[in-house]
Amino acid sequence: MSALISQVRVLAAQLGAYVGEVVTLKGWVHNVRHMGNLAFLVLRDRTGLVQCVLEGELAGRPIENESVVAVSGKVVAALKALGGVEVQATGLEVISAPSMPLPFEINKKEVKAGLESVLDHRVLSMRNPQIHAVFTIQSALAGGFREYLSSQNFTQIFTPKIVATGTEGGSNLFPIEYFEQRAYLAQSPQFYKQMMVGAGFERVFEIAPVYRAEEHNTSRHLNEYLSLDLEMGFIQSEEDLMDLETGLLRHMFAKVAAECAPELALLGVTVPEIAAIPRIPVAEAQAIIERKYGKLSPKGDLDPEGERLICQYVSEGGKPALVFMTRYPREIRPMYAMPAPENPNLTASFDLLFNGLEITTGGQRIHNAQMLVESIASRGLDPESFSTYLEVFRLGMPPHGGMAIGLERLTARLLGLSNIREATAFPRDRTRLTP
RNA sequence: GGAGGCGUGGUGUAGUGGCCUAACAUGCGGCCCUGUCACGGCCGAGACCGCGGGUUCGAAUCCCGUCGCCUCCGCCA
Repeated sequence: MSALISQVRVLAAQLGAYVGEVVTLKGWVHNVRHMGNLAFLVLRDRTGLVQCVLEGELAGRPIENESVVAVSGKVVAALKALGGVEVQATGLEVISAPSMPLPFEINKKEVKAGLESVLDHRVLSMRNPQIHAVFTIQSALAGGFREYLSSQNFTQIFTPKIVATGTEGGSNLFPIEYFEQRAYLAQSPQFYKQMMVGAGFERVFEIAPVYRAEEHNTSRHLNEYLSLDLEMGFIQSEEDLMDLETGLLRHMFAKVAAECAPELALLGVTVPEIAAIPRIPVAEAQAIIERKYGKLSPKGDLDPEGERLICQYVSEGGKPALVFMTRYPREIRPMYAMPAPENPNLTASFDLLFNGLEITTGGQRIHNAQMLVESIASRGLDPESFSTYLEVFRLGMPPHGGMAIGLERLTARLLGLSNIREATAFPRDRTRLTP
């Protein structure tokens, strides 16, 4: 084939270091502006956009948008071009041209297509720099999670997604055929991360998908989502977990701010700096919501409007809001939730709300085997069916607790996306199984 | 699972009983253009208005059904 393809590739963002040199760029054709015997081709690679100047015969060549091309030429400083440099093309090769019409334009600042089209043609829509930025930032968030927890001596674990039973009841499980047995997709790594704590790792985390068979159809639910899970042994109380999450989110946000400045600028987002996150017992939050906004809440909990209102309450002048809700009643928390020391009807658990949406549930867990058996039984469940889980508590288990952060929800709230699907590369919802 | 809303060229919208032989923007095709960067100019193709039925002299527009999508609620991360 051509000489162009074999040449060493230089990326768009590196061009500043090559002024005066001849380089080869490879990427997608973002846009071409024809001016007769002169044309400007904007090439896009994973690092960004760069303008290539085509003259004479090259300018006359038909080139479709989104073709994969190699362009070689001399790098010149050009104050008028984006990035301050452009490439004076001397060679152009189309490596792969699209063989179908593009369903919508992605070379505009904003993609003007409905969510359904955007998701139907995900490979195309994610090429748009603004949409692309969402996933670059999401990657940094996950990276920050791993980085911070590793710095705190957490071990990354990997637990099965095909399981025999659910963690908190069976109604929202996806059943699957496992040879001659009935199995389910894991709705949470809850039992396994506790078992890994008990296996002597003390501090563990996992980044993995979880599956919920809920037939909900909302802008904040997925049937498969990424759970940022952690579990920590030898805690004093759930306060240790909220302290940990505060430091964790501070690090994750700082990493995004430091590493994703161009992406944030593209989305017009400023990452909030996290100082202290207020901790409000649910009952108190309900009272505040009633007093300040005249709204009643469901028993022992907040509804979505209440979550938005309490965030509004703690937000100073419309700034991004983070708030822990604590002391949830026992009857609305799972059987493994540790009762609050001062009131056995409440739990040592918490949720974290971010800009009006629940992004974390966590808490201290029951570590005493007998207490756990009683808790299971008190909910009308059969302790026998939890025997493999219960074994870890019979072999010596430290006080412990943990939490789970919904990655897509965190991403969506941070970036102000209105639908969680926008923060999901290939979402699985009530009806969508493809792409 | 429940409630509400929407469905018009490839895409995004306007049109809410006759002026619709369906408009605008963008994209697409052709021609012109050597400094554009939302490039510009001229020309052209492209939708029987989701689907089925009904009301009416007349339906994109009103009614019923159906399918799809969106939003909200329950529930959750």
